[in-house]
Amino acid sequence: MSQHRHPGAPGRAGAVPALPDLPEATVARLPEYLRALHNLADGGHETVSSEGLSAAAGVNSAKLRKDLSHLGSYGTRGVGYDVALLIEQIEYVLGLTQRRAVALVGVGNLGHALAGYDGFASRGFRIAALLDADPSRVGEEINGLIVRHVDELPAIAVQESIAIGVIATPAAAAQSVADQLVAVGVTSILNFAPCVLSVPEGVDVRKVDLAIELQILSFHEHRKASLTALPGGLAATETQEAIGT
Amino acid sequence: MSQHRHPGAPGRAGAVPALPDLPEATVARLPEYLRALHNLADGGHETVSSEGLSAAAGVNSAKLRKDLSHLGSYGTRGVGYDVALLIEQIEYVLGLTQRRAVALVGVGNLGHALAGYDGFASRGFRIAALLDADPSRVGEEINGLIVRHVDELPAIAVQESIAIGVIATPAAAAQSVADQLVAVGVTSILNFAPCVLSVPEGVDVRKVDLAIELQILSFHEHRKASLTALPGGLAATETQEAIGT
DNA sequence: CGCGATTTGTGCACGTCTTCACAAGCGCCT
DNA sequence: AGGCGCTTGTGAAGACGTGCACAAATCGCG
Repeated sequence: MSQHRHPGAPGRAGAVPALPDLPEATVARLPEYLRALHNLADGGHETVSSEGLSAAAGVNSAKLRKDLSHLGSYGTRGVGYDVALLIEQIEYVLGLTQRRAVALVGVGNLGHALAGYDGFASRGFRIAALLDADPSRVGEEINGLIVRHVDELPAIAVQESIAIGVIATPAAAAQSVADQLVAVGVTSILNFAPCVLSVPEGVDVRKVDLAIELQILSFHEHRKASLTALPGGLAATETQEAIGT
Repeated sequence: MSQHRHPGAPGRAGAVPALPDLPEATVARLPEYLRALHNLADGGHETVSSEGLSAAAGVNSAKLRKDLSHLGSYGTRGVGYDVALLIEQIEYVLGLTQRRAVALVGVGNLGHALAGYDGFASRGFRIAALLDADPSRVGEEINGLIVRHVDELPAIAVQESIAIGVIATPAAAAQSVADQLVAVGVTSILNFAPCVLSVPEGVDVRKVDLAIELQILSFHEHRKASLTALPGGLAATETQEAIGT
């Protein structure tokens, strides 16, 4: 026994998978593992130890093992993890076996950059629509896509079966856009506008605020400065940290 | 007694403040509170209750009170918080009383957008330099700044007293850029490149990876889909969450 | 076949974060 | 002055996340 069976082994499209419900902290790290694994695969590695992979992903190796153990038992003691198999499993759990369609609303400064960002396409997403409320922006072509008016969202959502909405509008417009996205059935939103969105239960919102990241760094700068000024002497003790969950 | 004295009341530029060392989770939320407070101030509010502010910031009110209590006691029981005073305090703690100079390295797609993003200027930061390694990009003017070659970093760092480095290069170049930033004394780095940076102790790195955010949303989409397919019936239970600590 | 080297998977203890619930404090009204 | 309603600040409990340390499992070699 002990072939790798798993509740949701990929390939079985019909069966309902019963995804293990992972800790949020683990979910937030899986994409990082995935990226590291792709790098290893490109480098020709067939297996990798938890030590090796954790170094490549910038985390503690015990944490990595515990994270992976939540997915099932895909390692071999004494050997390590099969890179290809692990990629397959993580992509399955993250729901990346189907390429999800993304609608990007707001084609200003940031929207332009996002529309042209190839990291989306290369990691399982397809920007299916660019929308803006400003008529003077409608019709513009960015990276092979034509900007359409946000009022066309209902038609586009059905046609392209939009799974995720990205809001890159000014803060004042964000709530209204979110409402429109929710109205057409979008249940996942990535919000770049610096404001709090209120959405019904069942809708996931993640927020990215670039200025907030700088302000957090500013705090640590401030603290480091106040420490070096103190008798203690040497600076000290900060280490790398990433955006957590 | 009980005038609001505080170890590091703003205005006292000379004295060493002895910043309270706040929990990381609290630090990550302070900028959000600050944004909400500015909105309230613009709206003419002079005071706000923890209930009101927490709603505006999208958090639990008890959490908000505990966060603020770490800064000192700046509320009045039965009344609430003085908006202006609290803004002053949070800005002081975050080190925003001095406008920090930011160097942005990598003026590609994303770099362009960041260079033009006015949220930085409006929230206490000054983009002091745009750098790129590609000679064909050097000389270009973006938003009033000229792109200079990354080799000029040492001179610029001194001249502009750069406090924070932002890396918006391809992943392959990021580590090298980070090394250069560290070499000229930068101790805070915001990294948009999808890779792990290794930096000496004492240097803070925060990472923002746009594709990772989408992948996390994708997981929740996948899970929601697998739940609705199960006997249980109704979708359910997801609520808004933000990028955590 | 057995043994040792290696690496996974996990029990456990610890620390951090969250949330509830309430005493303490403040202002207003009578 | 006294009492009442409101809101802060915080103790305590529970949930969550982390990291150590080790048993269990596997491979390769003699």
